[in-house]
Amino acid sequence: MASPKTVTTAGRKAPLSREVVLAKALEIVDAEGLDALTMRRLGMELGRDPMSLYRYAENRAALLDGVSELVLNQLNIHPEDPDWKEQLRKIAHNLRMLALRHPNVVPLLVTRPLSTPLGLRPLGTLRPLEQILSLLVAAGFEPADGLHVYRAYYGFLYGHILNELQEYVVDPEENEVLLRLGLHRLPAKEFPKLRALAPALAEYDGATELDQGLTILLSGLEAQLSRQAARSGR
Amino acid sequence: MASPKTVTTAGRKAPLSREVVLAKALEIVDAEGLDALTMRRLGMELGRDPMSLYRYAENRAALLDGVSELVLNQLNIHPEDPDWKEQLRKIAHNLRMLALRHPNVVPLLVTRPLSTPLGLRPLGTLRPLEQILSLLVAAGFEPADGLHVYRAYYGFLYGHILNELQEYVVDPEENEVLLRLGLHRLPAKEFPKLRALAPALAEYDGATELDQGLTILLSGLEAQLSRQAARSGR
DNA sequence: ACTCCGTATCTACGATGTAGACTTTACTCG
DNA sequence: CGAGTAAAGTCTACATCGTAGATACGGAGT
Repeated sequence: MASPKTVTTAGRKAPLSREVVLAKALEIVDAEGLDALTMRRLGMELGRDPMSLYRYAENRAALLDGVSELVLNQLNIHPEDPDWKEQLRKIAHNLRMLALRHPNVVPLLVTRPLSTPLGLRPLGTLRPLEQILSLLVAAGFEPADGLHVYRAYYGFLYGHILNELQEYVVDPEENEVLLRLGLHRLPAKEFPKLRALAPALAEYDGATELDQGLTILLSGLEAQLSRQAARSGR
Repeated sequence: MASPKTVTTAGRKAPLSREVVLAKALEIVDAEGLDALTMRRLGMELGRDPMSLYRYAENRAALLDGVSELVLNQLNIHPEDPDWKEQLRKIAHNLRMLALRHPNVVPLLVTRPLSTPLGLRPLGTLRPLEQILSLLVAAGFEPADGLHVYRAYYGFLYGHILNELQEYVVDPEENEVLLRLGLHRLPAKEFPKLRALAPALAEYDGATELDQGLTILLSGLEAQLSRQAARSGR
């Protein structure tokens, strides 16, 4: 397992690998946003010619997919958890935390699949779907019902994350709420309600908001499905 | 109202305006996607120098914001509807239809707000928020509660739309389900559940799925809030 | 007739993704 | 030990993009 590659004197030319490349890419995106991640920049950061990157990602789009994958791989799911609702809750909070830790990656997570058909996506991004299906089937759902639950759940979860990130703050230093959110720019006659809500907007507690939504949704789904199951046989 | 500008012989130099520019931009995006919308292309399409566009949008980002706005303006909301749940349902279906009609714009709707603080967004994109808040307050909610309802509702709605668009089909001509979704590429051992669900995935009925989710969410929200109201006085 | 100003155009620059030819490196086999 | 090979890395070059800045145009007001 010890790689005798790092020979040339003092790690002068450490060997580079897909993992290293993607990790550095994520680092750049986290620090400076998606636009900062150019091939030239990434090459420089790694001390290599930009063109060398094409050994590890077919093109820039593939590189971005790799970054998505890298983040989603940090989400771990336990498909054997007997308490499916609790497991879904944990997954939701974990994903939320991931999103908060890598906000600049979220547009990728949300946007890339829109231009890539299901079957052609990076496997890492499909794994959560497969695992959640497993979880639900193990919990006794018909596969097709599991799919419906998954959709409602994952849709809500992504929606929440987008919502929460969207409300993020302009200038945390500013202590006048209206200003902190930039709301002072809005014409007061057209947006009375929004402006009045400045304080409420400022103290958004994403975790509990997510949790309450999940409670509603999950128990609702459970009820709906047991009703269906009772009606159609068994 | 009759503009005497269209003088030079036969509409040779029709006057150009923000509306015309944005409409053509949307047309390009709808037909060929976001990447096809370059300043040069849009200029060409309008028979004008690309640089003239900068009179009507400060830069490309602002142009994209304009396109978002143009689409969202087509969503009309009736804040005085006495039946708030029914109104929210209508809005949801309208937005869904808009998204299906302009799928290439959806990434904009979802992504641009992430990099623009609330107060600095194009007013057109904030109007739905204001109007839905109005609707909820008119229906008897405390403003702060209305905000919570809005968040859960809009989050779910956006999530659903993303979900639905993501599942769209590779090649509708192909009549083998596995192939139509590109699922044949997935390793069978790692993704058994997903592959088995190919038929179910293929006959996704977005409208009813959205509707069922809304039913659950809205009645859940209503229940939760009336409980809260009862507890905290009156 | 002359100025002025909103509008449109022209030219030019720096940055980006990436194709294609070339060079370097590390390792294998006779 | 030396020739050969395949992979990894580099160099050069190009088309395309957003847009800054200078310039031209054309009708309204004096």
